[in-house]
Amino acid sequence: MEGKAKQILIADDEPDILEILRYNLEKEGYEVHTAKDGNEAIEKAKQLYPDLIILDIMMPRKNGVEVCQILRTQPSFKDTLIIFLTAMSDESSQINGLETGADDYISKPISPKVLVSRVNALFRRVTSKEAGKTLQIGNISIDPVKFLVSVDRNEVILAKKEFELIYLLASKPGRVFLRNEILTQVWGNEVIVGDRTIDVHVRKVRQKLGIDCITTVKGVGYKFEI
Amino acid sequence: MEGKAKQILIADDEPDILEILRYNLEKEGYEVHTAKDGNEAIEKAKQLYPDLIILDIMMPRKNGVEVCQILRTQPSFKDTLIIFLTAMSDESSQINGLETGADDYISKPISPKVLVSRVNALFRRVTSKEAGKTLQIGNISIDPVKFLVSVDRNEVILAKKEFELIYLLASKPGRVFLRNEILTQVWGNEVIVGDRTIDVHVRKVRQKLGIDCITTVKGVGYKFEI
DNA sequence: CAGTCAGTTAACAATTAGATAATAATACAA
DNA sequence: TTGTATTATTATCTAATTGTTAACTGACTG
Repeated sequence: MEGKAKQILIADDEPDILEILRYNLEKEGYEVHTAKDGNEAIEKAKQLYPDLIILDIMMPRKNGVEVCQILRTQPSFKDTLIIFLTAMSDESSQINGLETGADDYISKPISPKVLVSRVNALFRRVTSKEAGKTLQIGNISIDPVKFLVSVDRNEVILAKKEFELIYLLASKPGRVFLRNEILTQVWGNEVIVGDRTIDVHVRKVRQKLGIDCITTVKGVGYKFEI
Repeated sequence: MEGKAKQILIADDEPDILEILRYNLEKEGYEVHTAKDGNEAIEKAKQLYPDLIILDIMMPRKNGVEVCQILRTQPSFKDTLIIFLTAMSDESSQINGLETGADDYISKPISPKVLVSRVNALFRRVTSKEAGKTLQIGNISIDPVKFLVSVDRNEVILAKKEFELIYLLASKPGRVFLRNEILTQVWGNEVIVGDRTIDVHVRKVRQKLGIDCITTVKGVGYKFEI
């Protein structure tokens, strides 16, 4: 159905909290990873690139706000969701949190229900935003709403499949998409097409765009790369 | 589907049980091998290096616990998943089993549903932690998502087999991989290739990376080491 | 000093993707 | 609906890369 389970990284120094969160989020189908202090959180974040990071404000070895600030300086974490967890429910810390770049804020004591629904809501908000978002990578912009690709402001007209292909690849620049993956994402699960079909489409896109932004990884697949 | 099917080795002296397990696990997409006693289990394990071994406790020619202990003494099987299968559902044997180094424990009579979900859960637990994460060892980083190896920030382009080889070795730095093991992990256990094939690939990787991070252990295998 | 084992190299075989053209499917306008 | 243009797929051939083998070499071991 819809891809893989979302990855959530939780950082808190209290093992009990960690376990409660893990239990409730795994029950919802999320994949949960944990860290027990700020430094570990940063380390694991860089390994996993989770979809959501839940940070306790009060933690040893870098508090939540610091972790958030550090991560946000890196472009890879610009769009990662971050939720703060805190015992302080006063206004000031809340504002502080959001200004630091967090996307939401949950105060302790945590109600599992609240937690889960906030997390779900956040993902809903983003994925609906994400789908149909104009991608901008270097001098290439890909607008799925207008169905338009531009290279250096010059509009290029692509056919449907060509567009879907480049949009998929460009949605995660650098990441290699296996031929199989491309097939199921662009062509659909049931459809069976010949081996050369992908190549031909890749070729057309390359030709039309004029620049080489699709890299072949022999025996594996293709990736978008400027 | 992604990558190769997980290999499961089942050892039980009752052919009926063997067949029930095989049927249900193959339906789930696993590749199933069987053994009918302890010695055969050990033998096949060393041939196949399966991802999971399901051992009946009560077996002729070495029982499950013995097999587990023997395998666990070898570094190659340190991280192999092992599930015990037993008719004794009493606490003591359960604890005993887990202390011997098993990862889970299923008691007879076996419900296919329980079996499958336990097996799936076990794999989820491990692969989610393990799979697809960027390895960072010293100045070398190996990113299987981008299919990219960097040495001191310089990207090195490796062919598929070369990449799989270095990724395997680097997944457990310092640990020696037997030639046999490398063959089954990288080439798959049906494929038969000549003796020099591994060497040639090792050589290419060494050459391309420029630094010497693959150490030869004569008469045994190779290990990743900076 | 023979025997084993891995390193090296080059040749070859096999796999894989690029190119191109032809055909099929689809969309769309008259 | 029919005809035309566009898009999608397939087939075939070719180029390139990747993988494997074989033969030789050198190092180390007992």
